[in-house]
Parts: sequence; C-alpha cells; structure tokens
Amino acid sequence: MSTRKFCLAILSSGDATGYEIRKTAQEGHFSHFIEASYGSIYPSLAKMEQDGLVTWREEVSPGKPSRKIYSITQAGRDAFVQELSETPVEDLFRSPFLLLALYSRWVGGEFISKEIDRRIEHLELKIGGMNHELEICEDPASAWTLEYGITTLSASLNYMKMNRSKLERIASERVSHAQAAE
Amino acid sequence: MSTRKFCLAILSSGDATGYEIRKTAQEGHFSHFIEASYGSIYPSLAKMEQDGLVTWREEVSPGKPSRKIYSITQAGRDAFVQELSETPVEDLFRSPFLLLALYSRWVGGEFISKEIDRRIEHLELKIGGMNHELEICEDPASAWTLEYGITTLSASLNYMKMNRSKLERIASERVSHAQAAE
DNA sequence: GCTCACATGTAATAAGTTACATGATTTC
DNA sequence: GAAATCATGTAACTTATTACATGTGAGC
Repeated sequence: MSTRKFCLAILSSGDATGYEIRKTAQEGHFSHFIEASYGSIYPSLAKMEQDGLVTWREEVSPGKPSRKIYSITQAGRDAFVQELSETPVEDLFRSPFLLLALYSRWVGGEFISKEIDRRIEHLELKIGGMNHELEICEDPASAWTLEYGITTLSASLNYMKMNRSKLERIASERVSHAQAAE
Repeated sequence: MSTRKFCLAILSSGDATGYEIRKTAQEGHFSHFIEASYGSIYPSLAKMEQDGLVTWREEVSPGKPSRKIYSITQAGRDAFVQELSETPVEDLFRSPFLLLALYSRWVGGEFISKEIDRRIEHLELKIGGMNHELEICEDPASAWTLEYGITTLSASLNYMKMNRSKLERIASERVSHAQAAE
C-alpha cells in the first residue's frame, strides 16, 4: 500500500507521469524516507485508475515519446486523506551496518575502517544535499521534514566521528575464521 | 537474504531454536534495526539446513513441546563472514510519519498533535529501554550499537519536542477536503 | 476456565525488485 | 558514436506478512 499512498501524495499536489513520480522518489526530499521503482509505480497507477482514484490523458508531442499524465480524482483525494488519517505504522529502520558493527570482530579492523569511511562520506553528502534543498525550499512542511532529517543524520554522523576508534579497537581483537564463538 | 543473515548471526554466537531466534528479533537490541517473523525464520532455517549451513538436533523433554535446536556449521560460519564482508547495502529508513508531516495540512492540527504525542511517547519508551539494556550489557560491540541508537533517537526526540509547535501551526492552516491542492 | 508463554510449521497472499523489451532525442 | 535522459511497461522472481493449524503446561 505504500507505493499507492506515495503516488496519491504526489498527485495531490499536481498532475504527473509515472516517470516523474519515480524521479520524485529518487531525488528530492522524498527520497530520504520513501522508496518506489517503476515496477511498483506503473502497476499501482493502473490499479488506481481501475479503482477510480486517478485518471489520465495522453500527451503526444511530435518527436517525443507520448506521456500519460495522471490526475487525482476526488475519490483519490478522499482515499489519500483517509490513508493519512489512519494511525500510521511506526517508522522502519533496517541497518546492515549495525549488524556489521555488532559482529565487527569477525571481519577485522581494516574492513570496519573502510566501511566507516564510506558511511561518513555518505552521511556528509546526504546532509550537504539536504542543506541545499532546504535553502531553495519554500514549503514550510517540506522544510520541517528536511530539518528533521538533517538533525538526525547529523547526530548519526557526529556519533560515527566521535566513536569510530572505539569500534575499530573492538574489531581489531579479531576472531579467527575457523574459531568457534563464545 | 536478510533473515538468513540474521539467523546466521544469532547462531554464530550459540545454538538456538527458531522460536528463540524470533524472540531475539523482537526483544533486545536487535529489534531496533532488524525484523524477522516466524513465517520468514522457519523457512529460512529449513533452507539453510538443506544448504549445509546449519544442523539441528531434537530435544524432547517429557511434558514439553519438543524443540529443534539449531547449530551453525563451519560452512555456515564461512557464509556469514562472507555476507558480512560484502559491502553492506545502505541503511533503510521508511517513514510514514514524515509523509504525514509533509501533508499535515490535509489532516489538521489536532490529528497531528495526537500523532506527535504518540511519537514522543514511543521514542521515550524506546530510549528508556535501550538505556536499561546498555546498563546490563557486557559486550562492547553491543554497547556501541546501543549508544548509537540512543544518540540518534535522542536527536529525533529532541527535534520533535523543540519543533512540534511549528508543525502544529502548519497543520492548522488546514486544506479542506474538497479543495484542490496547489 | 482463561490467557499467556512455549513451540513448530504451512499456505495464501501481498508487495516489491530486477531485468528485460523498446525506442526517440539530446548531450558529450 | 556512445551515453544519458525521457518514457512506457511486463515478467519472472524473491521475500516477507498474515492467518491458520495444533498442542502443552503454568499461573491467575
């Protein structure tokens, strides 16, 4: 249901094609807490059209691929508000990195160091991008969520920087491959 | 593959039944960044037994349901280290709450207020639980990941407390149900 | 007597990912 | 000439969720 909710969200702010919806999911402030690919968006739009939540018109420009421009209907708006009003499920956080950290002794300090570097770089890039988005952002609700993201990611980045050596030390007391745990 | 990796992680620190593995996924510090249910654990264990990554023995106690106690094999250990050594995918964060925040004007200030309360309470409970876990925790790697969690969740909680009124104000400029967006 | 914790598993279903298939235009 | 962007979609596959099915013992 999550792709559907996301499509309705986008369309509630204006018409869009499947392609554009997917771009919104990949770039911009949505990308930080939402995911949607072609394989989920196109079927979802088709389904919603059947259910009367959206309509579409074709736009044919000579020399360009024709686009299906989707619009939300009143039923679609109602369904969206309905979904928003349902008590939302909790946020989902899944971290292969933290599992790696927990078992860092099995892979050794060097590998962990590299992964920490990668993570720090990734966090800095992301925070930088969000700060830039924030500057050009005019919608106060978007600004609020962006600041939320910047705040939490900065806390994460800061923790990584302050405590990386501790984890590297833990990882250095390496467990041999062939050795039994405990 | 994530359930498999998680099962191998648990079994790499000692034998366990499917039931126990699932309990670990629900309670304790794993639960903050991992998810696994019966429906994914039991099939995963069966598959891994076929692949020679785990073995099991039956424990029959009179008057108790018999348990299948799984052990990891050397091949299982190798597979686990292998999976850990592969560059991990990025953390996954999905937030129905932030989507709600973005479109808070559609549901109004009262609903948002309630949801913020719920979220703050939830965060406080979680942070409290993690602090308690930290106190009784002896493994340094577990302590590191717990502190990571406490740090980021505290940043989140703090942001919510400091900026809730801003969001409530945004949400109060309510868009009517029947009104077109933009 | 009821509910909770222990304990195993299956089956139907939902949902999404990845790769495939196609093709024009624009930019390097 | 190659690669990226625009643009639509399908199909095979993987993965996990939810509910079902079954049963015991302990505590209230």
